[in-house]
Amino acid sequence: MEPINLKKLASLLHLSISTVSKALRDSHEISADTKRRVMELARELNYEPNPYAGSLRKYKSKTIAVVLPDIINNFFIFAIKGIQEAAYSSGYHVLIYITNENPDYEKEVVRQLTNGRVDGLVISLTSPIDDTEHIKALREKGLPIVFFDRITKDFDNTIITTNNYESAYKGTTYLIRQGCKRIAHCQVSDRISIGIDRLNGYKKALEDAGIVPDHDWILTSRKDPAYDAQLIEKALTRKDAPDGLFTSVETHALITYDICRKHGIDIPGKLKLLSFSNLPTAHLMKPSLSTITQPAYEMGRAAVSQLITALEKPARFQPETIQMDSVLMERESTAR
Amino acid sequence: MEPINLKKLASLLHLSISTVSKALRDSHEISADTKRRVMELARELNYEPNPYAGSLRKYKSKTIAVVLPDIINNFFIFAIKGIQEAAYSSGYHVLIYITNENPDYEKEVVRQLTNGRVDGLVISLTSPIDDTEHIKALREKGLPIVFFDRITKDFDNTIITTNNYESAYKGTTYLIRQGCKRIAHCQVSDRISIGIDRLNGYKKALEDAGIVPDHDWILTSRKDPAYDAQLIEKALTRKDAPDGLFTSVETHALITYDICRKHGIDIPGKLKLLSFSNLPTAHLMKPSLSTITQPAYEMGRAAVSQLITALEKPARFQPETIQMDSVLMERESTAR
DNA sequence: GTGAAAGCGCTAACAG
DNA sequence: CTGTTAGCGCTTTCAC
Repeated sequence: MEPINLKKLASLLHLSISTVSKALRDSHEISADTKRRVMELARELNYEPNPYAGSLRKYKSKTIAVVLPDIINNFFIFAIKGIQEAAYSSGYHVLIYITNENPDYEKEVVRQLTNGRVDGLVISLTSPIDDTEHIKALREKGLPIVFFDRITKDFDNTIITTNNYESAYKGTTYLIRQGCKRIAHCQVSDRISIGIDRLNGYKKALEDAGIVPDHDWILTSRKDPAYDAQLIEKALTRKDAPDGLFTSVETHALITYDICRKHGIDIPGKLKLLSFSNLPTAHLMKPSLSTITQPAYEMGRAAVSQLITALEKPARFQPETIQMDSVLMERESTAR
Repeated sequence: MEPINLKKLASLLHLSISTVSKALRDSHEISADTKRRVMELARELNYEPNPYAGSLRKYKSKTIAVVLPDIINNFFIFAIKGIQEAAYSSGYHVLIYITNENPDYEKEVVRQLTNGRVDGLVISLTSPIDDTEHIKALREKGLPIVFFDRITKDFDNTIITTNNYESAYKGTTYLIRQGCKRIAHCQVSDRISIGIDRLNGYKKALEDAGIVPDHDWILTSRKDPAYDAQLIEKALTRKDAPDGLFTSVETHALITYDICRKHGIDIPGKLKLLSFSNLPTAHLMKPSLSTITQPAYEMGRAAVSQLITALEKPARFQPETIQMDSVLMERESTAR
C-alpha cells in the first residue's frame, strides 16, 4: 500500500538517496557490494521508479502520442499494432487518441500535448492541409512529429506515406482495362493529402485513357456514414450510373456492397468495385473485394523508428519522406 | 521553444507563482481582476500545465492504461473505441498496451504500472486465471482495476463481461437445431475465463441434447496462427469430421473459411460454422457468417465509466460484476 | 487578496 | 565511494 521509493530503499539500507539512485543505474561510482545490496532489495520490494519524477527532472517522459482519425478501419488498426510494438520494444509508452474525424477534437488533443506529456508525436491528420496552426504550435515547442499517411508538407518533418498518386493511377487504369467506361471515385476529403493525391491519380488515368470525367463521378465524403451512404446510393442508382467505383477507404466499399444488394446491382457485372483497404476478409467476401493495400504495419513501425531516432539521436537525424508502395490485389469485384 | 510555466506567467504578470496557480484554478481567494489578467495571458501564451509536476504532487496522473491481448480482433477494436471515448470525455488519457497473447509481456507491462504512471487499469487478461500474481501486486498498491471480458474472480474488483456460458449454450443448441450431429468447439484457451465458460456452455448444450461429445471435438488454440490452422484443418479433414464448428474468436472462423475452400468443404452444406465475432463484414462474406456478437463498444464505455467512478468517488464505489448480453445473428453459414 | 516556503520522487553537480 | 544539496513545475499550507 505504501509506495516504495528511493527514500524508503535508502532508509532500509542505511544509505543516502543519491547512492541508491546511482546504484540502481549501475553507476561506476558505486561499489559492487553496495550495488548488489541495493539491487536485491529493490527487486525484493518490487521497486519501480516513479516515471513522473524523472520526467520532471529530465524533460523526457518516454511516452509518445499517436493521434489517428479513426479506429474502425483496418489500415489504422495494423498501424497501431506496428506503432505499439516498435515503441514498446524501445521502452516507450503509447498514448492513443482517436479524433473520430473531428478536426476540433484533433486541435484540442494536440494543444494538450504542448507541455511535456509526450516526447514526440505520430499523427495522421484529421484537419485539412491548410489548417495546421495547432501543429505549428507544437512544432515551435520543438516536439518531434512524424506525419503518417494523412500528412502535410508545411513542416520540415518526417513523413511516412504511400504512393497514393501512383496507386490511384494504377487502380483506375486497371478498372479501365477491365472494361469500365464510367468510373466514379469516392474520396475521403478534398482537403486532406491522400484525398488530393488519389483524386489526381484517378483523373490523370482517365485523361491518359482519353476519358473525360463527368463532374458527377467524383463523390466527396463528409465522413458522416449516413450522408456518405446516401451520396453513394444516389450515384449508383441514377441514370447513367457508373460502371466502376473506386473508393478511398474500406468503409465506403462496404457501404457499396450494402447498396448494391439493396438495389440488385451486380458486382462485378453491373459495377466493378475497387477500394483502398486492409480488410483481412477481402478475399472471403461475396464477391471478393479487389483492393489496394497499404503496408500499414510496416508504416507504423517505420513511423516510430524515425521518431525514436529523432528523439535519441537528434544530431544524426535528418527529417525525410519515406514512401512505401501499396499493392493492387485483383479479385472478383473487378472481374471482367 | 522556451516552455511556458507558472514561473514565466508569474514573472510576466508581476505576481507570485502561487497566486497564478490559484487564479488558474479559479480559487475564491483571488480577486476577479487578477483572475482575468492571469487567464488572459495564459490563453494568449497557450499555457498548458505540465502534467507530471501535478502528478508528482497529487498522486494523480489522469491517465489510465488499457492492456489487451490482441488488436487484430474486432471485439477489442470496438472496445478500444468505447474506452478511448469514455476516458477522453472525462479528461483522462489512455495508454495502450497489446500483449500479443504473451503472458510474460503482460506481466512486464503490469509491473511497470506499479509506480504512479496510471491512476487505474482496464485489462483483458492474457494470463491464465491461475496465474495472476502480477495483478495481485498491483492490487496491493491500491490501484483500481477493471477486468474486461477475459477476467479473473480472484480479486474484489469490477468485472465487465458477457453471458459467455449462456451464449455458448444457445449457440450450440442452435447448431443442433440446424441439424448438426457432431459439433466441434474451438476454444481460445482452456485456462482463461471465456474459454472455460464457453466450453462449459457448449458441453451442457450437448448433454441436454443427449449428445455425448467426442474428445476430438474440442480444439484448443495455442494462440499461434500456424498451429491453430493445422489443428482445425486436421479436425475438418479426418474421417468422421464434424458437421458443425463453433469457434470462440473470429480469427478461427476466418481460418476455417480458408481451410474449407482449400478442401472443398461446403459451408453450410458439409459444415455449419458459428463464431463469436464482431466482424463488420460478417454479413458480406461468402457465405455470410453467423455470429455471436458481444456489445464491445458498450463494454468499453462501461469499463471506463466504472473505473472513473472508482477513482473519483471511491467512497460511493462498490465493485460489481456487470454482465451484458451477446446476440446470436443467424446467417448463411449455419443455414439448413 | 497575495506571497513565501515546503515538498512530491528523482537526478546531478559538487563535497568530502 | 558515499552523502549533501538544489531544483524540475506544481499545489498547498501558512503568513502577512
